[in-house]
Amino acid sequence: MSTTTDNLTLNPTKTQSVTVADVSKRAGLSTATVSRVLNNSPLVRDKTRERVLKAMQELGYTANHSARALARRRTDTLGVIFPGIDAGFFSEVLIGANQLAAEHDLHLAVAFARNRPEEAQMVSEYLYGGRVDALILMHLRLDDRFIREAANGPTPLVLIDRPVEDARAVTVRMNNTSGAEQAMSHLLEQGFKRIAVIQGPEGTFDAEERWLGCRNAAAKFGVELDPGLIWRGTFHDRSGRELVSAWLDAGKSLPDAIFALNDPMAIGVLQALNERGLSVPKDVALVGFDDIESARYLGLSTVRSPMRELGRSACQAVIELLGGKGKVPDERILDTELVVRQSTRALV
Amino acid sequence: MSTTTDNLTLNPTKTQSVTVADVSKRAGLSTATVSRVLNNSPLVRDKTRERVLKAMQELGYTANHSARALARRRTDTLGVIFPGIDAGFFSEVLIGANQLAAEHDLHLAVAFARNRPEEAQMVSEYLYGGRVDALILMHLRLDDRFIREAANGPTPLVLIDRPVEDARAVTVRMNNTSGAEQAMSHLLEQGFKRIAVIQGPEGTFDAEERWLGCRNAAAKFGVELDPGLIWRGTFHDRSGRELVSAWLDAGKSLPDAIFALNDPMAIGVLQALNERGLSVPKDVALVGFDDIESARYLGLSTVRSPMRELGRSACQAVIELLGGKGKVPDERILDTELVVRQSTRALV
DNA sequence: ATGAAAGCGCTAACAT
DNA sequence: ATGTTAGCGCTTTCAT
Repeated sequence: MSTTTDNLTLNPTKTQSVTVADVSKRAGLSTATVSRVLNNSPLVRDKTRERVLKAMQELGYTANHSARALARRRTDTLGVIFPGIDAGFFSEVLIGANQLAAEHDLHLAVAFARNRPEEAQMVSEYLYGGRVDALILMHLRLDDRFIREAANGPTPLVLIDRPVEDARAVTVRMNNTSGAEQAMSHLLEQGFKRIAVIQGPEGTFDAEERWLGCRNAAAKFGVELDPGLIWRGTFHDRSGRELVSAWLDAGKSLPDAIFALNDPMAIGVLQALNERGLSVPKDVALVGFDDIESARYLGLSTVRSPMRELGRSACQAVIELLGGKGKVPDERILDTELVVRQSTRALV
Repeated sequence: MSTTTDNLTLNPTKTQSVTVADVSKRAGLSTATVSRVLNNSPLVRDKTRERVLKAMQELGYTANHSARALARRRTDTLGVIFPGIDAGFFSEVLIGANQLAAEHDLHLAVAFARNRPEEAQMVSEYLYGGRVDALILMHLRLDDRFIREAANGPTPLVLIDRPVEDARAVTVRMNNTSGAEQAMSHLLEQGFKRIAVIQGPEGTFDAEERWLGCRNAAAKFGVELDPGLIWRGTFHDRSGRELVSAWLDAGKSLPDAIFALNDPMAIGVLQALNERGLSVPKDVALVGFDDIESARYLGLSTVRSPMRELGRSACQAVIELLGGKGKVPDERILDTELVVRQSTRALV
């Protein structure tokens, strides 16, 4: 066994084991040359490069990230900050962002904020602390004024969610409106007349956009939405369940179809129906929005939110910004996709 | 408008706007004092502290992360590396880790590796590059030799998954065996005799542990598992579906109950049954493992994997290691929890 | 093509 | 309680 102590943390010489200086000594060259090799500079003879690489190999050298970042003034790291949201959502965005980031040798610093002040604080720290080269921000609850200010800092900012007027930031979002329109049109095309809509919480950007899409579709088909069938939900499964339960308990008859503006609420509806021995699409057709994993398992027709693409696209924007390749479009709107499953399939 | 260019990336003076030097000048003090304030040193007069804080405020100072990290030899950042796994899993672990990390002012650097070499490469970079103070690693497909070596580096390592013999690393994992035993016992207690088990892929640590739990339960109840009812699955929903479909297509009769060693396979079973107009628990009882979100929606009885706690616990271990509070237990095994839903509930 | 040396922004002895 | 100064490990002019 070695003579070092058992406690992993007790490291008397806390200084990094192998440095450029060590490598340069070993190779009989200067630190500048070593650095050049590290950075793939073309100004090193092949022979010299070999010597350096060999020395690195032998000493087990790995460059110190902080030192490089300090000297180069870049971290090769992207910040990604999420509000405290559904795992199902952020994880997909993260996967997407990471795909592209990895291809460009960028690392991801991820943070979740649980409340607004904490979120604002994190954003500031990331933007001004030189911790990251750019920040991808999902800013559900940060106000526009703050965002505008943040966007004026030294660090490029990419927003995922809603656009902020006059902010020097790129926005990546999805077309909620056309997505809802797709779903609604799908129902109308199938010949459903009495269609109920379970809205999202009032004042939420996505919810409002989706609701607009519903009205657009209705207008396009020249139908009138029954105000009694416009229900206010919360985006949680409970609300879908409770709305339908209450409706049925009141002895009212089911509509032909229900469009819940997100999947959890649609699943809530499904549960309420199941409890009463009712089924989909026999007793009522059902569409959700987002295409969360469970939607597939449950055969729920829905509109796929391009979450992974949102992450990719945000990362793509960052890369372009950092590359400084001239103008970067300041808004990218990704399309949704209608996914038809059993819950709206005409019966045989 | 300002006179600066529109391109966010063109910043001629790329050097950080406000530094400790600026603050110290503004406050009429030395950089050392400013640094002390930054680090909450008790050796500053309140009055002085005020002055420094005021100067920082006025100048809009934010400490540079890389510079601090370089000087202090710590990053206040934890690395978390996942193999390319299910979003449902890593997101929960991440949430758990983040909860604790945030409480201790630690940041998270997250990386996903898509193949083994990439993963090993990342691990090395994180461990030796001084990018993080400690690394939480889910090492599904890294071999033991590599892990042992990695654990001997300068950076504390916490493993999530399976233990590695003789590695100087803390392992956090869950009790797959007792979890499967719980599920199996539950079925046996309900009086089910012919019980089928859908195993996971051969040689996978979790799968093997869970299978052991099945046998333990059988032994405890003094029953013999029918070898014809031990099916080999892949941990994907398709395999559950196909196994049951094939079974039924072959004209064989359903067992009393089916225990799929993870939820996706159980859901696959559910789909195969639904397609044939069979239902749960009427025609067969069903239990899964993991308690993914869909399990709740589908009323699937299952064993809850403590994923979030896994993240928390790993982070807890890291914090203890970094704190250097003496011995840190080198293994933490978290308990699972049986969740009984409709799929095994006796019918009325 | 390679080397010497001056930083990058902050911290931590060591002085006072 | 505050200041001076020498690093932390790497990059980058500027020489040669």
